[in-house]
Amino acid sequence: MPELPEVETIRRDLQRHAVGRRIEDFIIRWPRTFVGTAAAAAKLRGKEIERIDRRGKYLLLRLSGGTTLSLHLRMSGRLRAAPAATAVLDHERARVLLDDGAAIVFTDPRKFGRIAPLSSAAASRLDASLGIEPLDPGFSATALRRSLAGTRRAVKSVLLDQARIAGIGNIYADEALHAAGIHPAAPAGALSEEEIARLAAAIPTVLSAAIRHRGTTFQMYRDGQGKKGRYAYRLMVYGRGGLPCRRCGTELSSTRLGQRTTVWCSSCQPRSAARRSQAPSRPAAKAPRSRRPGHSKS
DNA sequence: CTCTTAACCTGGACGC
DNA sequence: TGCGTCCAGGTTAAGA
Repeated sequence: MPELPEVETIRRDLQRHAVGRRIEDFIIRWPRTFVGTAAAAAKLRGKEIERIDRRGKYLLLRLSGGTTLSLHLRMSGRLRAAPAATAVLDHERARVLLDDGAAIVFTDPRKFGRIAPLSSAAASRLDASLGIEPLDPGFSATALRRSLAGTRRAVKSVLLDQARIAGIGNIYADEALHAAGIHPAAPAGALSEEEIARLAAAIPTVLSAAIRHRGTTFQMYRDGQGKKGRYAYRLMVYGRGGLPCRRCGTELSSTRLGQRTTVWCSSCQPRSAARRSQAPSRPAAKAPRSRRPGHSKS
């Protein structure tokens, strides 16, 4: 459920409570949540949380001694700060006790979320497996073009591909494409320079606005304080299939694209109008599939 | 390479 | 109220 803006909101919330604190104990309530042995979990004790980073949808606790504790919330995970004495919460899967009497509690009804201790080498591999960060200074139309190049897959599916661009999920993929006026099924590698430029502008704009509103709460998501995000009120398309477009009034279309519900405005996001000027350039019988830099899988 | 399906899981919404 | 069905913000493995 949580995408980049939600994870970033949680990161900022936890940062205040946890950075500089030492881990007194790490309690696992649901074994599969923790990727590693009990001994590996025990080794977390005594380590200091030096920094909390985010990479895509991963939260990365940088611990003293070079270990990184990675947390991924998947669909229903929540992280929140609470007094260590707080009774076990519903669906609680893990809890980190800090040396100041506070705790970070991980709850996750669907049990998809994962917490894993990573060596610095493993952390590097994780980093390398993810695509560009849409809110980093290095993000640009040029960088986005590189990320979308070399594939005819639907642009929305490519936006969801964490190895190409990190942090975007189903909500913000639809929102960004609407903001950019691009049809979700448009082949990613065939977007015009103008479309790329619009998308490169729309993505950070949408994500930043969502962060300002502390994320989108549809059902499950809560921030690091246990509160709902307010961006749901500002969504233009996600969850609004059949309702009028907030920009032009046209009834929003909804379909399944790559197994994901996809909502768009047929008027603001025309299927092909914006691509007419591109040279037809037939599918190149056997174009050498040169791998784009930055997508290395490991 | 790309697409599809199934898994992993539970809870909420909705129809009857 | 209760039951069945479908859906969900994510990711990965396997098969066509």
